[in-house]
Parts: sequence; C-alpha cells; structure tokens
Amino acid sequence: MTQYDKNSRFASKQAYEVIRDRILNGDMPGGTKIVEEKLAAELGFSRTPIRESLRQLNYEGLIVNKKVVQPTEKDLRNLFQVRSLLEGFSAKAAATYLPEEDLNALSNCIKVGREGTIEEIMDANERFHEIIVQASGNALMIDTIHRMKSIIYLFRKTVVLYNRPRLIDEHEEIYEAIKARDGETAKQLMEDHLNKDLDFCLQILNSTKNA
Amino acid sequence: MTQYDKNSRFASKQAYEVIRDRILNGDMPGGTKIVEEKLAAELGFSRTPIRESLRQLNYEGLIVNKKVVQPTEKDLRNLFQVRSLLEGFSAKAAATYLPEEDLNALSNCIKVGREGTIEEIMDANERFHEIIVQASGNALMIDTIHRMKSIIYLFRKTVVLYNRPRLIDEHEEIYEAIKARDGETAKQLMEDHLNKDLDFCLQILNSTKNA
DNA sequence: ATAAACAAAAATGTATACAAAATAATGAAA
DNA sequence: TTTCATTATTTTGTATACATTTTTGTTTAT
Repeated sequence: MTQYDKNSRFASKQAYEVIRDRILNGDMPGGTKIVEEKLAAELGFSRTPIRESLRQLNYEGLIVNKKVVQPTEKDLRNLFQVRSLLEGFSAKAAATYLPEEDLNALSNCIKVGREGTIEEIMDANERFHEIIVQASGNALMIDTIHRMKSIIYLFRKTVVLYNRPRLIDEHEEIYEAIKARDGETAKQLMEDHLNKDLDFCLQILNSTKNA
Repeated sequence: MTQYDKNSRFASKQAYEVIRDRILNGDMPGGTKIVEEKLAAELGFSRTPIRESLRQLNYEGLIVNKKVVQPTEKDLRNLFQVRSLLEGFSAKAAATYLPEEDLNALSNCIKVGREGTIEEIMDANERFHEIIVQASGNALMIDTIHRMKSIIYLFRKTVVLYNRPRLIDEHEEIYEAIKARDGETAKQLMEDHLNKDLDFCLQILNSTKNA
C-alpha cells in the first residue's frame, strides 16, 4: 500500500520526509538545533532543497525558531481545542451524509483497532479520524487539520503505546451515532473522545516528566 | 503607527509584501500566472527570495498552482465555515475573561465604525475581530485565523465598500454580549454575524459576476 | 569573578549558474 | 483543417559562491 509519491523525486520532498521522520521517531529530540548546512551534508543535498523542507516543517510546527519543537502542555491543550472544534463539526457533517462505503471503512477501523498489531492499530486510528475529517467536505478545514497531523502523531503514539482504555469503544460509539444519523450526538461524542485523549496525554506527560 | 518591521530588511519579506499587496489590490487579478523569473526581474531581486515569498503566499492561499487564486463560492463558504467555528469559540472565550481595556478597545472600534472614513472603518472592523480572536488565548487558533487573513481581506473589502447594512449594529450586539459575560450569546451572535457576511458576499459576488 | 568589548567562527540570506522538466511552437501525416 | 510527434523555449529545481549577520569564544578592564 506504500504508494509511490511522485513528489519524492524532489530533493526537497525527500529531505522533508527524512527530517520529519527523524523528529517523529525521536532521532532528533525536542530542542535539537537545526543547522541547514549540517543537514545538507548529512542528507547529501545542497542547502537549497533543505531550506525548502525546513519551511514546510516550520509550517507544520515541528520546527520552531530553528529548533525541533518541544510542545508544552499549553501547546497540547491548544491543539486539542482546535481539533475539537474542527473534528466535532466534521463528525456532525459525517452523520448527515456519510456514504455507505465510508461507514464500512469506519467499522473496519474499529475491527482492526481491536484485533490488530500496534502498527495496524495506529494506522486504523488515524484512518478513522481521517474519514470523518474528509466528511466535512471542506478543503480548508481538511488542510488545517492536516497541518496539525505531525504533532498529533507525536501524541497519538503515546496514547496507543500506553494503551489508553476505552479508546476503541469511544470510536465505536461515534461510529454508531454517525450511522444513526445523529449529528449532535456524534459531535458531542467526538469532543468527549478528544478531551479524554488530551487528559490521557497530559497524565502520561506529567508522570513521565520526572523519570 | 506604521511601525518599522525589522523583517522588511529581508528581500524575501519585501517581495512577499509587494506581491501580496498587488494581489489584494487587484493589480494581479485572479488567474494571473506566477513566473519566478519575471517577478524577480520586476522587483529587482534574485529568484531565491522570490521563491521564499511565493511559498508564504501559497501557504496563505493567495497563490494556488502557480496562479493567483480565484476563490470560488465554495471556497468562500469553506472559509466562513472555519471562521465561524474558531471565531465563535473566541467570542465565547472573550465573554469569559476579556479585560476592561480590551472591552474599551472593542467599543472604540464600533465608534469608529459609525463615524470613520472607509479606510478607518476597514481597520476598525479588522481590529474588532482581532481583539476577539486574541481572547481565545490559543496561539494555534490565532495563527490559523491569521493564515486566512489575506483572503478574508479580499472579501471584507467588498462588504465594507458595498456598505453592508447592520454590520456595525451586529458588532455592537456582540460587544454587549461579551460585556455582559454571556458567552453562549456572544458565540451565537458571532456565528450569525459571519453568516450574514457570507450571504452578503455571495450576493454581491453573484450580482457582479455577469457585469 | 563578572562584565564589556572585541575578534573569530559559524550560519544565514541572496545571487548566480546549470541541468532537468514542463510548456509552447513548429511541421509532417492523416 | 486536425492530430500527432518532434523541436525550441521557458520555467523550474538544485548546486554553489559570497557577503552579511549572528553566534561563539577570547581578551581586557572593572
């Protein structure tokens, strides 16, 4: 399923992907100083495409002030606040007119979420939210959420690895509300779901802080 | 009040400002093809800073696919949908804890809105919304709205120039709700306000389309 | 020892050059 | 004329060089 991204023939795109992954993997932990020339030498490109990739990473919030981001608790709250608004709306929209096909896809995400490997569960989680976001039918909204994707990923990892209880149950409840065409409930459940995610993240963040 | 922006010493920043203004003024109307070398020659910079400025303009949605954006009705609806969610939330937040000082500033915007010149009215309008957005206390949300600012401007111009009725009255109602610390009403009024803006824009858009 | 001032080094912003890719233009065949 | 293929031409993506600016490190004076 790893489709060939035609953009990958661009050095800038490749650099973006490598650096992004390094940040998400923890190979370049929060606070790491970003030096164009150093990265250029390391990745074997010139500074020009590196600079372009850094712009994108800045845009996504993974790099701030020439340093790898170190999201604070406040950042996390802000992020979930915006998500809550946009994904809550999307859930309501999904309840109004999500096609049968997508409903099945949602259902499948839940199934994988219960039975899959860690890797599969993470993918299924992401897909679940993605389908609902797409249902908003609003390109700007979709784009705005995508912009937050990398940082969301940074946290989603935590949530899944630490095995948050009721995660999939909540997805299922949302799914049921959408299927029942109950927009208000879907929205409310999505907001609650994200709030619980936030709380769980904060809890883990604070308990591992002094480790 | 025109403070010196220290970034303006950068060619990339200057280029950004010039090109953005050209687009907003209509000097580069929707659909205009963007050619790096042409702009570089025109503005007297090399391509490098031009490219950087174009990335920013892409990010803000003023340039799409190497062409100056031509927002469709759908784009306009999408934009106002997102604004409605974010600014509605912000209005509620403002009602909860907007300091006296900002309340006065809001009040002043309304006053200018009734008595000022076109130029002043446009500024006051922008400021009114800006104060409320800031009240969200959410840097990500603020940034997201700012990202839409240029396109919003493109339309706000229409609204003010065509003198939309009740515009300032609605601002005043929102102000009153915030002052009364009535968050739900403030939110509802803001959403209604933006919806009316949207309708007005659409009306003008459609009536001037075949002119 | 601390702070201020300076020199050295590193890093960034910009200009330019060139190769690859995309687009436009030309001409031959249907 | 239309359609396709093949050249030209333009435009973009990348590499490299250089000049400021920023940062770092060292020295000097308090």
